[in-house]
Amino acid sequence: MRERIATLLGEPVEGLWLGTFHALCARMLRRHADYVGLTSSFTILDTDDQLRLLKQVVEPWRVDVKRWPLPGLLGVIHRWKDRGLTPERVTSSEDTEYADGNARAIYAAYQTRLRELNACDFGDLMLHVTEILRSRPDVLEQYQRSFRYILVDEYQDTNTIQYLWLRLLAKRPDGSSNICCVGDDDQSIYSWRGAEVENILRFETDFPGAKIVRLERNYRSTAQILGAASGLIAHNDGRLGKTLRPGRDDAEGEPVRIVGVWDSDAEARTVCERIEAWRRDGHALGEFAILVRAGFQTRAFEERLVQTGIPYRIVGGLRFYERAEIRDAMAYMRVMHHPADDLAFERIVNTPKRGVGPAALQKLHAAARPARIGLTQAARDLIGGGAMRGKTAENIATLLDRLDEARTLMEREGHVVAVGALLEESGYLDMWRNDTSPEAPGRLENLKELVRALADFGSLGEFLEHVALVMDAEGAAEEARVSVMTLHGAKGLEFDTVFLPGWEEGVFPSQRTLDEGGEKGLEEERRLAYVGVTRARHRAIILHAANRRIYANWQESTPSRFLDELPDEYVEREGEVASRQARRDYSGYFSSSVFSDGGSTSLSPLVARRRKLAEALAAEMSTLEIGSRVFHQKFGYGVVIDADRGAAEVAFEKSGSRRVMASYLELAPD
DNA sequence: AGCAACTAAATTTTT
DNA sequence: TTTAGTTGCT
Repeated sequence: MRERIATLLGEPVEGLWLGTFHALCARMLRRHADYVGLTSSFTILDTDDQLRLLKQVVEPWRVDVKRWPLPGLLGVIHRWKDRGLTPERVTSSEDTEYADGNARAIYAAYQTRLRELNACDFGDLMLHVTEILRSRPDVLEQYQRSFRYILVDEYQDTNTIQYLWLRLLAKRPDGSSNICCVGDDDQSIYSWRGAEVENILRFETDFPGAKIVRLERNYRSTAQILGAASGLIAHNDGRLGKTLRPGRDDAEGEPVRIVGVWDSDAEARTVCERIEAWRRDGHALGEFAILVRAGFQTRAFEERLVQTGIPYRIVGGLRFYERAEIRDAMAYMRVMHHPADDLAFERIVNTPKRGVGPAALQKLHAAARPARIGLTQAARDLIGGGAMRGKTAENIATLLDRLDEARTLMEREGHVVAVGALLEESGYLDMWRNDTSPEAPGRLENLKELVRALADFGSLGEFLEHVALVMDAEGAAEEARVSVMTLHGAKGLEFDTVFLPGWEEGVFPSQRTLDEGGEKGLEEERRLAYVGVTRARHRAIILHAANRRIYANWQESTPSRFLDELPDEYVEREGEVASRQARRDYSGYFSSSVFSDGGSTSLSPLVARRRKLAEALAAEMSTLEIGSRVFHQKFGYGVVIDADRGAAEVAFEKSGSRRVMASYLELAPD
């Protein structure tokens, strides 16, 4: 973005603050952290850390987590934060049933713990800074003076706290303001994150004298695509309303295609076949995107793309920084950077195994809590004072030494070398080298990649900040690859040809949104559909499958209602007959019990019981012979050395001999 | 403390 | 189908 602006201006951009709300707030909060009881080196916790922390906090309330799952509670807290509510500001009428009405108290305790850890979650970045701007007129004035112009993109996606923050900064005491917001109410797709479309509607009253400019010309898409998208979105009530006109008078373009297929595999196959065909005609792969409603849908496409040998990139799928090995390595770096990062310390202290179990951790906590010191410090004290001894103490001491060494090394050799050394010397890399599972080599590769990425940053601190805010590892950007991503991820992007699979009731619109959000939810899904279709410059191909596998079993699915809402004149339908035909041809293919009652997913209890029995019998009868080659989910291939009724001694190729349950083994071909 | 076996639950969407 | 969390054995 910075580069694009520089190009447009014809000169380098200096001094401009450019970033997401969260990134800008992080920058501000580092400057003024002390006003809210933090230091400038505070850590930004990701969802995983937040949950682990909440789990600890919630302990005294003895919350029934079966009934009130913690992620839900975290959601409640986040929604309060999105609305600018600190624990004190949550009125009793705002309090929910959640956690037996203790949510507000737990929220307060959670905030206290965060402060003790010198940490923030995402919501805090906005919340703390807004609190500072509210309570410190001097700080506010300083920013008001330095930001003479403010420009906000995707304004329809701002939530209450972001709105408050903006208004504080944009509205000067003399009443003047200089703010420019760009947005489209039809593209509001983040209400679940607290976004308020009303912010757009209120804009004129909030900033009197602001000029409204309507952009109704779309320079991206063909007339046919715009016609289809407009017809679809017209089904929503309560829009600001606009008529999109094509910005180009070139060819009308092709109609939006709707393709019906048999199942999700056929869907992936069809998409890949068409991409291949276009590719042969000389189209670059970067022109294509596959946009799905939810992350799980990417899998079928990924498999097929790999098979076909089409280069692709999955944007925001299983994200790089969310993988276990990367998170472990990051935790090592965090402790190195900031020894008092207790959550990170907890993660690494027993990874690799150092004989530090729950009991030892308990001991550390017991020492750290009353003394108000970090776990690392507590460990030093306990070991130094002889209160902790034996193998466990020795191992922890070694770990602490390695961390110290890494810090010294960083001074001399820089952060890249230091981190590499820490991962090596702590035994973390060896842990994966000794791992016999098939994923281990890939994980080592990822770790290498991570250390390589470190070099792009000036310091360890910069790197950690970057990762905390954008959980994605951006690979080489504009390569010739097909993009696979969620509809949410595609907002603001455009492609020549867009594939929109999975337009089926329950998938898109998503059942969950419908259940939770009712009519409002449906409208948001429809806006998401609108966003999807309008990502296309020339061609949009929508697909729907007649059958989809959900968890274990196949489920018949109905074409999405959105398909009927697309105006006929801009749409061409194909394959619906084919899929009906296929259904007849295959009707005996799946066990009849699944489909017999018109698409219900559950097997009848009788059938289920019979199936269980059959499985049990099969297990009993399959006597494993000594010498037969077997496969185990976890240990891989091996040969049976000894066997009795339920269990067998197996010599595994990679992990030696073990005694395992026979039912976990399957016969492998020699 | 560590591992294997069992169980229950799960798929939105993201800064 | 897969995985996270719990139990029970060594």
